[in-house]
Amino acid sequence: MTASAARADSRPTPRKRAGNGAAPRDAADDVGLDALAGHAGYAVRRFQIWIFQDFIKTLGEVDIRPTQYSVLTVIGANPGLSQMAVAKRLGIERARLVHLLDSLEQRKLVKRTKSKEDRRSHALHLTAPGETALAKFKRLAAEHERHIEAKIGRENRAHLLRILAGFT
Amino acid sequence: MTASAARADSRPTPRKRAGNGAAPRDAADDVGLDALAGHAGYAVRRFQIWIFQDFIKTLGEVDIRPTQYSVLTVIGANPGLSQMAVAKRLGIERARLVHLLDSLEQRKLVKRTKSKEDRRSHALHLTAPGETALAKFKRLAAEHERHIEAKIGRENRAHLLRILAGFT
DNA sequence: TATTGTTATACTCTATAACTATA
DNA sequence: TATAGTTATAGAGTATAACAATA
Repeated sequence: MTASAARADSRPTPRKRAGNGAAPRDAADDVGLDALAGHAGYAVRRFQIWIFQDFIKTLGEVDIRPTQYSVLTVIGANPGLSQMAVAKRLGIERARLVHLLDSLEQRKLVKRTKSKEDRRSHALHLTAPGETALAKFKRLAAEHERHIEAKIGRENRAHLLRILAGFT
Repeated sequence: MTASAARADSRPTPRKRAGNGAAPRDAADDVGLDALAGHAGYAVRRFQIWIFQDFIKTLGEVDIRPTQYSVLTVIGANPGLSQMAVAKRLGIERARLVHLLDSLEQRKLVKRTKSKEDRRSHALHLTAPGETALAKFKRLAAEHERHIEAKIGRENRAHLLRILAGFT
């Protein structure tokens, strides 16, 4: 792909039967992406969908989804964090985090304790079973990460992490 | 970041006041990501969210969202395509594409015409105003792409496209 | 029987607004 | 007044299932 593929180009790239007002073209035809092929956002979105699907499948046996994993990991690494702090760090709406924590608390992985310093806020901690479970989740997540390496290559994955380090 | 950061590591990395059962830690503290920092999926997700927000903002004046743009671009480049073919090519559920096309058809950007070859399917085409509008959308999308270059660097963006070419 | 487009339902996620209890 | 947590609602987006028309 050339750099010019990323440019806006008002010329479409019609293919077979282009302009035939009545004939449908089915999936057996090769369907061109035109300008879309030059958009980083399109590739990133498709990649992200693939990653989430693999993560959900790989951690399916423990029923943990990407956002739940991120919340547990951050609480595990920063015991006593408030809900606002977790929400801000991970870019989750605080209203949504309430429901995420309700679910994790019902599963006895996390506990909310009233803060004595600021009685508006909750200090978040993993339970003992939560610590054990998170260790297993991390092993499965590492397995998922190896799937990514298998898909795009070890070097490319490492380079990707460097390129996107500013977004974490 | 070292390669080992991507490994599952059952040891959390507690920081200030770790283990203090009652003290909340607020956003002013530095909140560590632990294993999350080594997960490509986390960085890709945060990046993808940034990209979508910039795209929606940059194309806000024309009220076009990423999925709508992708549908218009593919129809423009492949006139006469069926709904199933568009859905498969872009990874959109066919049930969802129905609503997307309803909206684009109401805005007179796209038209559905009955196919004579297979009367179950619709052949999709841009209208004349749709062609004109898409040209403008592509100019704005190219501007959005320059925002990405400004954010991660020209070379990194190009490399990213090469790494993820298989997902388009 | 299978496929295309459609309708409908449910669940997830995002974005707000408003309420309460605290500060 | 402002903030933390909560509740509620609305709009996207995703995942299914079922149906009519057509193949």
